[in-house]
Amino acid sequence: MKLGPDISRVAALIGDPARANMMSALMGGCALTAGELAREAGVSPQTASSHLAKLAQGGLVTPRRQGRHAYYALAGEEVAELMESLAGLAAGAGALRTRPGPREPALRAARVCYDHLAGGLGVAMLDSLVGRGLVEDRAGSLSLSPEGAGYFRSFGVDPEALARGRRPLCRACLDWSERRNHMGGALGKALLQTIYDRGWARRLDGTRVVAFSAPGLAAFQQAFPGSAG
Amino acid sequence: MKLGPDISRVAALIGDPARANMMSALMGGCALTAGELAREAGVSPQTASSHLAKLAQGGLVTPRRQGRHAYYALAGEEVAELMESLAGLAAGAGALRTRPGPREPALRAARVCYDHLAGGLGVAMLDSLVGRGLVEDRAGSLSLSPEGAGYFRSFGVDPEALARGRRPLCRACLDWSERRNHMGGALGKALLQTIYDRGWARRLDGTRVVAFSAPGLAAFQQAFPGSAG
DNA sequence: ACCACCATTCGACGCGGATCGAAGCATTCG
DNA sequence: CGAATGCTTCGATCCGCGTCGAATGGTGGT
Repeated sequence: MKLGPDISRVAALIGDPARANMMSALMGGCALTAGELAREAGVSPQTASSHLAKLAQGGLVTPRRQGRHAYYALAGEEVAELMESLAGLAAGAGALRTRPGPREPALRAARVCYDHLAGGLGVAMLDSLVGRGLVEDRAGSLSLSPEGAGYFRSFGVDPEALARGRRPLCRACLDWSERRNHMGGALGKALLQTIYDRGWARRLDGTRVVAFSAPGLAAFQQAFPGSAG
Repeated sequence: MKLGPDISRVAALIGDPARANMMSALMGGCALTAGELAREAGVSPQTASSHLAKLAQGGLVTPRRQGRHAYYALAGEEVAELMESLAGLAAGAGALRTRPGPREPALRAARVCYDHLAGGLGVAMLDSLVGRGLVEDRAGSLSLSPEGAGYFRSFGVDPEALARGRRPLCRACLDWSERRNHMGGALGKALLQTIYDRGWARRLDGTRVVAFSAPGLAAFQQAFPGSAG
């Protein structure tokens, strides 16, 4: 099979542990400097620079110079989805880290997946929306129900405006820790933003952990009641 | 970011050219023997055996012994989707093969993507279905419309029966040659099967090319008329 | 029972690439 | 203008792993 695009180039880019760690760090959604990524990956700045150049040339990250800093971010949502798919397959293959870190439980509970909510609370939110008929899950492909449009508007999100964008409104994203779907897409991003705006939760600096306050968690569970609530 | 599953292991598996070629060959959907995969990848049988053992241990392929042959197949649909995502990113990054082979045009026109139709005719089919309101494309997430259920039943496919399965009914799959969506999932598989059954097209041995006969192509274009038809 | 064929294991070779030290450039601040 | 900081380039080193030759195990055919 010498036809088609060269898959192995892209895969080999993510195949190096240092580069994979950088990409995972960028899954937080915001751009990071080359130095930060070097520390994140546990390599020297020179090595990191070499890696980042390759990732940029491969179209996986986009560089942006700002003064004497070089910021790098994921090239797009497709790259983030690819990373999440890889994580799902890796988790399924039992390739979990041998030594789960101390923040692992918090990460499983609620984390950010590029720009939307993932982890236990992420799938619980989607479960609640589907259970109440606000989002339709037709065998894995998500769509907004007519009732859902009104609900989200009252929640402070305008689905019509989001749907006008070029980005898919809602998209099923396989959660590597829960092995079930959570919601991505423009709507998923807007919902996480609302959670931040209302002060229910905040990002822990330097991690992908989304930390809910006690009243924030209560409000979340009331807003998205489910079988577990 | 030392948390979460080890992404790099899985990516590194596909990162080797020989292994990537084997995986691409398996994207044809049917299981192949170790020897066939060795020829496909252009390596010796010993090397192929080593690669296949690693792929199997990584959960990307599943081995099956039959007599003195060892058959290997993709481990599941998720693996196939991951491969297609990689191909899409690779094509976007301009990582197309330097020397497009002689069968490349045929492959771009119509090929099999794991078990459903891809290529120019694949996206044309989805375009036609969406244009006639039989399938709804809500910003990238596909779902069957009420009218579509009746249509497919008259076409010889039972959507209700398919929906009872565990597999998603229809799923948008980014086409690497067209850079647009075609339809996968259980419905996509059933439609391709129908195309085979009606004698409109057949698989070329040893390739992913779906070759339409002249009358078959005419029937296809009549069944799925679009803006181009 | 013997041979043919296919797949796998073992061992050795060699290449590619990840890594870091040192130097070079650009930018910002005093 | 000089010093400090952050990123990148160059050169050298070294480890990992892909590769194949030879040998072993297992199955099917004669």
